[in-house]
Amino acid sequence: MTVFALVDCNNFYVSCERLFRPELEGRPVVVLSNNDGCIIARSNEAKALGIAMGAPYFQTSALIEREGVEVFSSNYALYGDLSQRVMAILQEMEPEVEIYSIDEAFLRLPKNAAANLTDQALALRHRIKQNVGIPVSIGIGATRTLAKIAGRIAKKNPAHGGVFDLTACSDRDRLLAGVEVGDVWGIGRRLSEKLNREGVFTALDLARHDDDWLRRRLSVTGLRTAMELRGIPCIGLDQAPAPRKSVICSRSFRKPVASLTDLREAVSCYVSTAAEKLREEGLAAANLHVFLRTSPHRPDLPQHAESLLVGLPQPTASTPLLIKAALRGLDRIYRPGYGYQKAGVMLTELTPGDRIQQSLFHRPPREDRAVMAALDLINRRWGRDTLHYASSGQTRPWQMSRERKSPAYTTSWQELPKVRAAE
DNA sequence: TCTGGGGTCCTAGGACCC
DNA sequence: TCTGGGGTCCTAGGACCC
Repeated sequence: MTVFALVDCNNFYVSCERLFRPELEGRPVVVLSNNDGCIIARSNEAKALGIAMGAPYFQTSALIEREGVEVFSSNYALYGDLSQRVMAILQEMEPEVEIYSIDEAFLRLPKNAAANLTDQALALRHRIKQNVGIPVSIGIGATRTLAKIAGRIAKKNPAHGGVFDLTACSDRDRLLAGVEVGDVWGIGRRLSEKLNREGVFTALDLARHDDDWLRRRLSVTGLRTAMELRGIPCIGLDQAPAPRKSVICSRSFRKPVASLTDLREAVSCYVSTAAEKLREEGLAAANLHVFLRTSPHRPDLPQHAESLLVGLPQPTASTPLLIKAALRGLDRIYRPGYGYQKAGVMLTELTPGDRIQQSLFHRPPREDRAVMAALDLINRRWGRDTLHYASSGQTRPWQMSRERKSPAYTTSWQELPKVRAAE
């Protein structure tokens, strides 16, 4: 028999920042989203001050100032690198690992009479803390959904030492009765409102509803969730994730952008990033969607949001071909007289780049793979954007702000932390 | 008055996750 | 003044096929 474990890095982005600023231990810290827009990670001390997840920074800045909360712009180079180090330890210690997100992984563990899963998890936790320095919580359950709940319990109650094993628990129903239905993995805000209206308030209420009702109201995904709560695994471990189906690159602008020239620069930039990711994974895209929108938070201003699908004559991962397609699309959806807040591109219909279906009717566009390979090599070696297409612009006044970003301590020679011995 | 059955594909919209 | 980004899955409805 096997069980699932969820390994979850505590307040991950904050923990990453603290690793190189240990004096921030015990102090309130938050990390902001791109463009310094929202709060997306909070230390326990910041949570205790009542700072909400996803709260707009500008609405919270008075409180943050008053309480002396330390603020960081997001630094994905740092978080990505530390994430890889945590995941590497898991993969080294455990045979069955699914990396679920930047700060979470599921494991499958054999459960037999001899195994003390709690001790095993505590050892894993200790090793991660020692070798990388990131604190994690580990929840163990018969299904992934139950492991998630166990992980919450491990995190919320320090008495457990960061590990909670729900399979060793005799009163599972009592625990499930203490979990709000909206805190169940797979039940979001909309569904929990709907369920509350139907008299379903806890994880236990959901688990006990009959299958027909669940299927009708919540579709198969909701039924699966309920079954998982009953201890019947419906979601396995996915160690080799399916190839991706899309690549998106979009950003909010520093301030509203009205000019087509600026939008064309921004879209060229986003296409370059997306195309690079495509090549990194050996893929090519047959479709490109380009979109732009004004700020939905400003209904007092004129609104315009539109997206357009541009089909490519044949799948490609060539930056210039994709830029051309995107700008053609952008020119069609752009309307003057609006202050746009965001634009982006999405690449879909992805196929392996070395097996491209040719078109019977179009001459294949000239596509210089060697140039793309050289471009990627140079940008990997000397930093992204060292070499870029002129259509992406030079000064980029629209580029997002990240005013409080910490150094890329672990991924840039120029930004290595400096250590001085006391005299 | 009475208008079939079975299937596929595509898209938009809604929901979720981190 | 200032509100993130990237991804997946499911369903309903329309268009089309024979």
